[in-house]
Amino acid sequence: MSKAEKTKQFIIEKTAPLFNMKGYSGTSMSDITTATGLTKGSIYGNFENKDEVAIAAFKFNVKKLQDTFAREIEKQTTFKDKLLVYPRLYSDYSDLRLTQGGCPIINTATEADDTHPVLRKKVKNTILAWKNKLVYFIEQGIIAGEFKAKEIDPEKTALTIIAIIEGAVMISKITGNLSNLSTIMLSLNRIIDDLE
Amino acid sequence: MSKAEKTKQFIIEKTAPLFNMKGYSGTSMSDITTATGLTKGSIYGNFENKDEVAIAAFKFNVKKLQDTFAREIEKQTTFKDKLLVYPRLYSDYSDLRLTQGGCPIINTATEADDTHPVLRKKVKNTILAWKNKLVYFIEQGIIAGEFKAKEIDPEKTALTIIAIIEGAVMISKITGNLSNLSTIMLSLNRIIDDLE
DNA sequence: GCAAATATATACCGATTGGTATAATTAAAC
DNA sequence: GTTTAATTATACCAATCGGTATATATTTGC
Repeated sequence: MSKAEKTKQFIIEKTAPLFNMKGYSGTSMSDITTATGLTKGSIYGNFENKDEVAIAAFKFNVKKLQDTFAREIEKQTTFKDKLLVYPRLYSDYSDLRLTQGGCPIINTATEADDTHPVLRKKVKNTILAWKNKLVYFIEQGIIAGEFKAKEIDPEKTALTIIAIIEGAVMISKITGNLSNLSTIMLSLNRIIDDLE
Repeated sequence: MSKAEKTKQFIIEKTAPLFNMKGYSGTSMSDITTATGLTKGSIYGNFENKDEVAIAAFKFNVKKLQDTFAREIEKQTTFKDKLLVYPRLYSDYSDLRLTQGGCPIINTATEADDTHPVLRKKVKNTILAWKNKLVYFIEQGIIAGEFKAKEIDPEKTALTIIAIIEGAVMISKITGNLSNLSTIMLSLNRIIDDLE
C-alpha cells in the first residue's frame, strides 16, 4: 500500500463517523481537516471533492456493518439461524456501537433521498442487496424444509425485517433508550419464528 | 390574526416542505427567502433565528400528519379498527403525499440525534406520545375483549408498529418504489390481526 | 543517494453562510 | 385621516463554505 493509499484509508476511517453523525451537508471540509489533522491540500490530493469523501465514508460504514453480520451468519448452519443473527446482534446494540452515529443506511437514506442522487443510489442498492440476501435465505429455508408456514412471501418478509430493524435503530437512537432496540427485536424474533 | 401572525404562518407553510426535504443544515436562509418570496428582514422580524423556523416547520409537518390520522381514527369504533387505520392510510402512501419529503419524524430524527438537541427532544417527545397513544389503544382493546392473544405486551407491540411504519416509509422513499410501502403494511396488518 | 514523481502544506479565491442595523413601508389605533 | 407602532426591505457584517494554484516536503524508483 503506497503512502497515498494509506492516507486515503486514514481519511476515510477518520471521517466515516463524522459523516454518519453530522450528515453530508452537516460535515464541512474544515471538519474533515480537523478530524484527520491533515490540510486541505492533502485531502484534495487524495479525493476529487467532498462528495468522494462522503461516498467512500458511506461505503466504509456499510462494509463494517455488513462484515460483522456476514461473519456471524457464516457460522450458522440453518437458514433460520442465519436470519436470527439479525435480532440477536441488534439486541446487543452492536450496530450502534459499531458505527458511531447509528445506522449509516437510515442516516444516509433520509438525508440523500431528496438531495444527493449519487448517495441516494448507493443507499438504494445497499438496501436492495440486503433484501435479496434475506429473500435468498428465506427461499432456501423453504426448500430445506425449515420454513413450512403457508403463504410465505419471501419478498414481503425480507422487506419487513429490514423495516423493523431500521425503524428500531432510529427509535432507540432518538429516545436514547437502547432497551427499545432489544424490545423490538423480540418482535422480529417472533416474525422469524412464525415462518416455521 | 394580525399581519405578523399571518406572515409567520405563511413562512412556516412555505418552509415546512423545504426543511423536510433538505434537512436543517441543508436548508439555508436564502432557501427560505426564495421559497417565501420575502426578505431576511421579514423572516427575522417574525422568527428569532433559523432554529425557530426549523422547529416551527417540524411542528407543522407533524401536526399535519397527526391530524390526518386522528381524524380517521376518530371514525373507528373498535380499538382494532383504530390501529388498522395506520396500515390502511400508509398503504395509500398518504404520508408521502401529505408532507413533501417523506416522514418528518424519521427525517428529523436521523439528522438531529447527534447534532441538534432541541429538535432531538421534539422528535423524541413526538415518538413517545405516539407510542403512548398506541399503548392506550392496545390496552383498551384488551379490556374491551377485542384482543385475546396471550402474552400481549402493549409497549412492545406499540414500538414495533412504529418501527415498521418508519422503516417502511424510509425503504419506499429511497427505493422510489411505493409498492414496497403497501407490501410492508401487509405485515403490519398481520401483526395487528394476531392480537385477536 | 540522487532525481523524478508524488504527496502535503500554505495562502488564497469568490460565493455563500447566518445574522444585524437601519431605512422604508405598511398596518393599527384613535 | 393622522399619528404611532409594527412590519418588511435594503445594505451590510464577519465568518465560513468548497475548492484551487502553487510552493514545500516527502516518497519512490533507479
